[in-house]
Amino acid sequence: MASHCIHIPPPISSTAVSAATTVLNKLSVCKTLNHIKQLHAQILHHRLNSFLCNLSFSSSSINLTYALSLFSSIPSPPKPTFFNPFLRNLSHSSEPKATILFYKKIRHVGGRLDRYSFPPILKAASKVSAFFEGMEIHGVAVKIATVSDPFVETALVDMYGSCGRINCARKVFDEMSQRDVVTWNTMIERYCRCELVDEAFKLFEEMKSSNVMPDAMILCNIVSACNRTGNMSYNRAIYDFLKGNDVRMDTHLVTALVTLYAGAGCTDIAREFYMKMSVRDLFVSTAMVSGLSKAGRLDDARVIFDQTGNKDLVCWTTMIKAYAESDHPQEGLRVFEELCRSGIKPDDVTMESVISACANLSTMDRAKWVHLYTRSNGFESDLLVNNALINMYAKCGDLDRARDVFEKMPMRDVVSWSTMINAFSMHGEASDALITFARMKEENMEPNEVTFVGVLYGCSHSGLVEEGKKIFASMTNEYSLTPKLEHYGCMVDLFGRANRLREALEIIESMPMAPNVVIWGSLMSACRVHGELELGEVAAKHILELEPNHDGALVLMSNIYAREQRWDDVRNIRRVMEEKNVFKEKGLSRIDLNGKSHEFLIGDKRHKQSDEIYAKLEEVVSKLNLAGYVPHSGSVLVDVEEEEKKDLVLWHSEKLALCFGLMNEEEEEEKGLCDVIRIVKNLRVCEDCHVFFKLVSKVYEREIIVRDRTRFHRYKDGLCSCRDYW
DNA sequence: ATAGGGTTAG
Repeated sequence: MASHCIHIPPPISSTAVSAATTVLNKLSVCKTLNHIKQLHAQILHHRLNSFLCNLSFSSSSINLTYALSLFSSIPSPPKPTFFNPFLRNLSHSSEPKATILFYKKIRHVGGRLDRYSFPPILKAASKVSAFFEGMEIHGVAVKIATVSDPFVETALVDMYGSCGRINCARKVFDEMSQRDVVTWNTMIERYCRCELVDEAFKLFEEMKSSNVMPDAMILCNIVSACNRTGNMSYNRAIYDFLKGNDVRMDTHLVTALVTLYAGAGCTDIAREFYMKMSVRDLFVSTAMVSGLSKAGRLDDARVIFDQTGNKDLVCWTTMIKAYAESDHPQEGLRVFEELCRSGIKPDDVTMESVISACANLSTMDRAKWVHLYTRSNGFESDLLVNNALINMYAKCGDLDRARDVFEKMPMRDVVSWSTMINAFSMHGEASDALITFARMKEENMEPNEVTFVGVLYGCSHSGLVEEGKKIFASMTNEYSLTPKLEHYGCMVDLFGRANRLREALEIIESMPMAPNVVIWGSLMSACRVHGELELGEVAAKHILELEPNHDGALVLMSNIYAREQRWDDVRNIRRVMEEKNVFKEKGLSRIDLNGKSHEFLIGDKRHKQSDEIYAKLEEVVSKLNLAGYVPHSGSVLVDVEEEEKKDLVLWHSEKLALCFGLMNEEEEEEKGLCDVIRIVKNLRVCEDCHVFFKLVSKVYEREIIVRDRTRFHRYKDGLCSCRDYW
């Protein structure tokens, strides 16, 4: 409205002009100076009034200065009816703080405020969280005796709540003589905003008892608070309430409900609410897509997505993210291509999901492609994008590129640091992880819970027990963070891997929360590695109590027995697994060559170069035998003949992938493409393959990077980056 | 003749 450089007074309304004309006509009959002064005051009043009326939405600082000077020039301060609408407009403007300035000016010139003045002033104080000014205004309101007004009191509740003084808010609320739906909502909303969902729900119940009917907005506040905090304890009650009462729903409430129930896995209830909307709102549809994806119903989500017309960027990104985070990164990239064709420009959140898809795909070709894309589309300094790139390169096994992105970032946040630390940890570079952690401290970047997971993970995977213990203790001592389940998990892992099983068990026993399947799994895995059969069984039994069909527990139990050659027990477990239809996930290894992926299962003969691959395997084995390699059959679970076992071990999928990689090395070398051999495996690398890969890296002078289920192994000159500790 | 809640999807 107003120019930034030259101030043009706003147009005077026609009523104000005629009023001013009337006043001016009176000028000729003025006899005394006092008469003229009075007249002047009236003119100013009219000028101010028309000015304030026209100022509706404009509140530039120049206008405010002008309004304030007009105010000062009026001998007798104007009545509240003059400035109350202006206060309201100011409080709704982008400069709510100006309302308080204006309020101070009114007080300064001795202007009278009434009960209509306070709600806007308090709203402004609420918006800028001005606690001390809010208290002062409260005091003035008491003096002017307007506090028993429900409008003023509701505004006070809102103001105190917004300033984080929830108890002050509650005090005003409790002392109110009458409360309507807006009052209840204000208090409930304030509880929700500070994540006190239990308090909010208590009030919701109280409200019903006092015969005030909750409306859609109140429910929406509670439901979205449940969504934000992950509090599922009211899901049932909310559903029952909506079934038993006729609440007029709007798209806001339905969106929140769909998010709540689909996110909790109750997709039928989510669909029920979704179907209630006759008009398909983009928010509701997107919530449905997101919720179904989170509940693992990706195909259902896709159906909704395809049915949604006029999709916006958020909707597209939701679908891409869903695929990226599940096992379908390829499909995510296809949706991204479709998005690009639709002419909508992706933003940083979209790119974050696309990069995450590439990370899960783990092919360097794709990784380089998406990096190039972000660079040529103006994302080179973007925080979100760069953080995602660090993670992607780390997951693709290229720690150097991950580090390069990190070092070149113009700004880093706690996520950048945590991601980089975690990248080092994944690659077994615990010393780099610790150096980075120390550097973070030097640069005054405050670590969070996620940072500590990364650091502790690094310690546990490199056997730095004492260091890990110190860092774990520093969480509470130095950083006043409360260790969560994941941190205890890292500690169990740390002690377990280091064969300090008693201490691992002590951690579990001292945890303030119930250990979950992952914690027991970590202990059990350590027991298997260190041959602690008895404790392993204890851990496995705990797991099977929590998840009777837990394949990992059954497999690890059979592993424990296999190691002890207790084949009867192995067969028993196998039988249970077959009965319950639980099967161990099959080992699958992938290698990329010239932009094509090649996958191998154990003993796989499906590849068209299969014969060459097995011939290469024989050649490699004979060369390794000269270097002292003896197949280690302990990694085989079932009771088979010794000779057969050796074959099974030799046919592990990663060995086939490796031979395929070696076979094609000459061809690649000619083209100058000779790079490290990169293999991605879905399970952990077995002991035999680990020795095998180390020797190949030496005998064939090749660097090999294997990503397994939990970490990276970088084989070079006969050694592995994990230092045989994994 | 002026006043109080304003949320929902990546």
